[in-house]
Amino acid sequence: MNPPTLEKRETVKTKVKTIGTMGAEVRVRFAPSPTGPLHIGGVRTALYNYLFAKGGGGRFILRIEDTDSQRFVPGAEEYIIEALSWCGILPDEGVEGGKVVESPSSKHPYAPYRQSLRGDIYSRYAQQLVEAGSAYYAFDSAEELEKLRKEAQERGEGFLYNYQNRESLSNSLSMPKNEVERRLKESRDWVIRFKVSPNRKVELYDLIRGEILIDSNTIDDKVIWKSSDSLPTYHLANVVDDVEMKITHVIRGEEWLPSLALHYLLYEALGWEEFRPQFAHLPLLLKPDGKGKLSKRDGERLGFPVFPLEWREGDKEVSRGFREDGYYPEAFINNLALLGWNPGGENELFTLQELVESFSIDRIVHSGAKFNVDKAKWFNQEYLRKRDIGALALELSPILKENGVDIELSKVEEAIALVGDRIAFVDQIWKESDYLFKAPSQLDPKLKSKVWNDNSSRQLKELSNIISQIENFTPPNIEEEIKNYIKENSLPMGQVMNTIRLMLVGEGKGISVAQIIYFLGKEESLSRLSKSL
RNA sequence: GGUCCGUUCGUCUAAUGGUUAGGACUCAAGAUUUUCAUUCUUGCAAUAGGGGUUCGAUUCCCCUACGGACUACCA
Repeated sequence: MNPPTLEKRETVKTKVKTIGTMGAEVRVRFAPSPTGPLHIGGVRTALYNYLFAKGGGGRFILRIEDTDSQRFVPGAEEYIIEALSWCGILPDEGVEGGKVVESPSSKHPYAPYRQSLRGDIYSRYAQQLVEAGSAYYAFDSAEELEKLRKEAQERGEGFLYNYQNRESLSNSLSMPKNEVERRLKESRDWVIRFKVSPNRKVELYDLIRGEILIDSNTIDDKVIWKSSDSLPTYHLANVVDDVEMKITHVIRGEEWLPSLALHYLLYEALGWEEFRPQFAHLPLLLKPDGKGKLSKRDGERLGFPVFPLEWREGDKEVSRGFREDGYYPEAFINNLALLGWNPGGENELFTLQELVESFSIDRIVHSGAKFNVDKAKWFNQEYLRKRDIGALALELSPILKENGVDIELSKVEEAIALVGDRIAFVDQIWKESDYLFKAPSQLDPKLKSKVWNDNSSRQLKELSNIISQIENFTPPNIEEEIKNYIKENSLPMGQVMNTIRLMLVGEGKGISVAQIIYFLGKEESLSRLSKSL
């Protein structure tokens, strides 16, 4: 069971492909913990798992890792499912009708997919490990351990519960049998620790990073099962479920890399080396400015969402979501996919299907990526431009309603066509086209002082006359008539045009004057022009 | 402190021993324009440092620096 010796990424790719075509179906899982909303790093992990599975004709499984009863947050599980669904990342297994599946069926053969419902399975294996001498009962109190950690820290060392001190701590290795039995019966305060054997060089293999060699003396005897809630910790639950659920590839965040050696040892102790999946540890998503990994607080601090959907904690705390901020899921996913992976060409725009087709683990980047909100906006702009005008009109309707505009859809579509390439988000359409639906309530004083003079009133009156008499009322004609007037009277073009704009728009923005007049129609245009008089 | 992972423009990245080190976002300038935008063109901008190996290193090796993760009866 030695890890393969592979130097080049090229070779790794071949290996991954081979496994996919050797008959064994690719099965990957995304295994979040329902302790709060999924953040974009988690979404990216789910996405990469999904892309890898779909690219190899495999299955993508959602498993809920709720073995920490203390940190469970109501609503988090539903949030995770809804967020993935918004992104178009639909699990093949583990969730049905928006709910995590709790009993086995042909489609969901390894149910339940919620770990808190699988307690018996883990305790059986935990027991097995103890009986085999690979694990032991430990009774040390939190206070005792805390004290030891503190002391170690004061000496400038780290505390490890391992071969060096396990004989002198309170556990089944150091106590007489009857004392152990008494304690097991009397309290719910004990745990099972994995017994790491000393002086071993554990050879790990990561699909992204290659070979890693770990000295077993640096690993500590992790708690794998706790009697307080009769549930395992991540390490055991993970290994057991990945094997039970026939997972072939574990694609997870880099924060797990330090415990990979422990996991290898666990597979070994359970006699499961041949079922051990392949591992790929993803680089982390980092804060856009300073240092460290992206966190919930960064979104608030920097003014952009870090969650796919809005999240409410009680009634007070609200965290923004990309969906609520007006991002399209396609744009969001596209952006995320390229944060830590890229297919090598110069194209940056990919549909989910195209991502599936081009994704490969060997092109995952090795270093962490800082999230950049400008780029995220750019992606959204690209997707908005590709969007059908009819769809945009529907998306804009609620905003129009909010602003008291009641107008037929065809007119809305016409307006969107005029301003469509100026915006990145639907709500910007309103900001860029409000003057097409509503007369300005006030005139920008800055523009006014720049363009308004003693002749302006007279000019507007004369222009109103001209406009009212245009028979072939089209933008080019309107423009020509206005320009003729300016020419005949030898007036400065910019000044006159901007005076008209001032009256129509109220400020120095917007599409061409002729286009505006055409869109508004004679009556409304003339009404706006006459307001100054 | 210890263990592990990483390091190419400000940011995301391409180039896996031979390129004027490429693209995208941002920014700047110019062109277009009646305004604001858009669009187009151009520009600014990087191989962390030091040693090797080699005819030749962004690329392979070592050291240093820096960054990150982990170091819970959390995942």
